[in-house]
Amino acid sequence: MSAFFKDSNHPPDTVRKILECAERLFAIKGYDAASIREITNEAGVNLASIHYHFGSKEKLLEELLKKKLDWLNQERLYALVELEKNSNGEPLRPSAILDAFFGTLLKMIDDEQNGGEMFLKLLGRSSLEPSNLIWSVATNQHSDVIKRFKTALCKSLPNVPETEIIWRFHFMLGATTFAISGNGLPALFANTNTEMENTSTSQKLLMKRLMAFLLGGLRAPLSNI
Amino acid sequence: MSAFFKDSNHPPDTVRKILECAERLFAIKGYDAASIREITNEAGVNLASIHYHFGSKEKLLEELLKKKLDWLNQERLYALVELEKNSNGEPLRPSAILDAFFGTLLKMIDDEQNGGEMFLKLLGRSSLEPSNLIWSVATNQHSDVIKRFKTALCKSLPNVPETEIIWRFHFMLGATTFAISGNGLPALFANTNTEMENTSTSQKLLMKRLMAFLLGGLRAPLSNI
DNA sequence: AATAAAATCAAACGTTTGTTTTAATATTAT
DNA sequence: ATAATATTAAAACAAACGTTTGATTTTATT
Repeated sequence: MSAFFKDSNHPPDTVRKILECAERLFAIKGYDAASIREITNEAGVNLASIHYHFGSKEKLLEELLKKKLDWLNQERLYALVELEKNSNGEPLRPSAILDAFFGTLLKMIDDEQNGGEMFLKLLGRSSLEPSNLIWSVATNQHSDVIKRFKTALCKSLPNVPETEIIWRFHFMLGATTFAISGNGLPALFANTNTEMENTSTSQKLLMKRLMAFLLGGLRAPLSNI
Repeated sequence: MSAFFKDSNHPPDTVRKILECAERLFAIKGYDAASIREITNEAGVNLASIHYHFGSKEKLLEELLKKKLDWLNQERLYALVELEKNSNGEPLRPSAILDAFFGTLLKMIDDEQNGGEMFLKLLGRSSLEPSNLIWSVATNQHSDVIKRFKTALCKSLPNVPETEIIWRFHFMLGATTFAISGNGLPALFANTNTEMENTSTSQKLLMKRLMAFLLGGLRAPLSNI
């Protein structure tokens, strides 16, 4: 249309718009309930463009997750490597490891431009969905990152058996998922004098609260089995 | 058919079979992906019977959740009241309160006859689903039970602000949900020497592990905000 | 400017979905 | 025995779904 962009090598706008809207609608309505008609309508692109660019609806979700998870786990790994650089081989503090793993995740909330909050909601929802797409992506593409964090935690807590650490890792993932996309909070705040904080103004607060909780759970005394 | 049951006042078998299969299929495949044709086929009943007895697919899910949540929260309340009876007005130990709330839930895994494990999976899945049916049921029908546990926790931890307790309650719900229906565990156990325990043989283990974690998180030192 | 490749479009495809209807049969209660 | 309730089979419903097609437009290459 306009001659100004004639010679600019613009990236395919359609793909970007599809990814943005799909992320938001998958997060809000769930994978099944978000139809490709709704996605393409909101994106202002043709119905067939999803299949043209991604092959199928499921491939779209997969590419969406893979792209963001790649970025996230790269950030996580970078944070961990930075910690280990400055530690002279000493075991890291558990709180530092949790910060590198879960803090890096939570920071994405602020990345509004990249739809950070929507991605976190989508991540949480997908974690419990049957297709188990997230974990297959995580296992296939990011097992090394997870393994490095596992190893770091084991070194950091030499008195805790590896099996126990894995389980607590799992529990921490659950708590974090709810912290991000939990809908249960209003039910808990009902019948309470204290008001629920505005989520947009309390991200730092949420981070502190969650970190304290995770650390307490991770370092809890072992039950005498 | 058989004359043996002619005079026995059996409850409508159809309803029971529908509820059983719906619970299992909703838990395994998710609400959207489990069609009423599949449900009625597996139950061996007529396609129209769901609408005859429940009115709609969504009403079926609602009734399913309400029925089990009613039972669960009644058990929880009973456990809490028993604790308070034997406490002479003293604040309860946090671990006892957690046991009444989360332990009562986890015990349902063993209730194979009532499809306990399937219900827990369904509960977990529904907690993060957009329709938010669970929380509307919880808020409308069981807000008093939640409030009593909240109050008990506040009395038990007088140094912790109520808002903080609510958030930690929320985190504990997340950890428990993942403990029940988390699919992320295999990804965590990958690349590990230690084997993943058989879930059916380790329910007691899971309970101890989760309780230790929850208690550690709940009693974690407050971050200096 | 001509040609080839890539992207976008409107339209339709075949399925599946939840739901309703019909009518006949079986079961239970009055 | 009569009436009300449950269950069945079969069919059809409109709506929504993911997907495919073939023509058309846009972009890139020669």
